[in-house]
Amino acid sequence: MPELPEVETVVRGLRPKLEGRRLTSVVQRCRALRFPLPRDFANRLTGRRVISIARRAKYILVHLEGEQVLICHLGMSGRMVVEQAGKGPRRPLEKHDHIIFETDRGDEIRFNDARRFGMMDLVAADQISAHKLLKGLGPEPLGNSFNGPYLAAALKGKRTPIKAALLDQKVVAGLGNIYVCEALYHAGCSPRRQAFTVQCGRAEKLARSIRDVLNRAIAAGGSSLRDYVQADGELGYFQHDWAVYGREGEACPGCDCGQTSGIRRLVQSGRSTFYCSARQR
DNA sequence: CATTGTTCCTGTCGGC
DNA sequence: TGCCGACAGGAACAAT
Repeated sequence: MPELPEVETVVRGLRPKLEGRRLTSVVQRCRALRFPLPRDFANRLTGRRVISIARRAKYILVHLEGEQVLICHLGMSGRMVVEQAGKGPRRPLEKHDHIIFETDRGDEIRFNDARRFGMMDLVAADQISAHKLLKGLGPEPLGNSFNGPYLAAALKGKRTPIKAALLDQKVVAGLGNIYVCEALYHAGCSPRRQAFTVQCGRAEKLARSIRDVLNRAIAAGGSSLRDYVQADGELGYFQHDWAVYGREGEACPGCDCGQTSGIRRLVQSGRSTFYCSARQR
């Protein structure tokens, strides 16, 4: 499912297709995604030029002329499928192609989301920071303000496992289940450890692991998991670099504990956690 | 207030 | 082969 690196990959893929382009047609084919789409959604987008595309946490922010911003979240099965102009006949629309954008270059971008956990909203630019979905978000893990001291302060007093704390978008914005598992593994930090005990050196190491794993995933073009497709139709490759996620029963790649324990799975607040008990303390 | 549990949705997969 | 239940998961919301 799209976490920060996948969303970043989608944003980078969409930029050359959308930035500077006018939306000549927008078609809405369902009433609601995760939430009902705003009234007049397609009409309010049609004819507008795209100024720029940015990412905040797992949200895609499409800045449009007229001081409007299209906020998109891919949920867990959302994809942006590009049908390029001049590449022969377009494929027929699929069942879960919910929103269809067409540009003045003739490209078509289809938002497809089988599970409809995705969401879209259209708001005035000056309301972005106050938007319900965005206002509570913590810092960007790849931004300047995210570091060991920040993380230690954010975790101080948190009586919850570190796994759950890192999934909390108020602590740090953009991590999901996969990259939390991976970052904890690389930091040698047990997913069960109480968050408030991650201080000083541990927090430093964890912050660095989070940044490293995200940067590596972005460099690999995001991870592909079943229904995730990169914006340009190519698949990301980072899933091959997962150390622990989805690898229950396999040997731990980073230490020689493989024979005795290997990678285990446990369920924390309803989510699978993959970890190596020998390496993560 | 802090934290945990539930819910939304549908495709996929394992077991019988 | 076909059916059925379990599972996947982001984030809002409800419950504790």
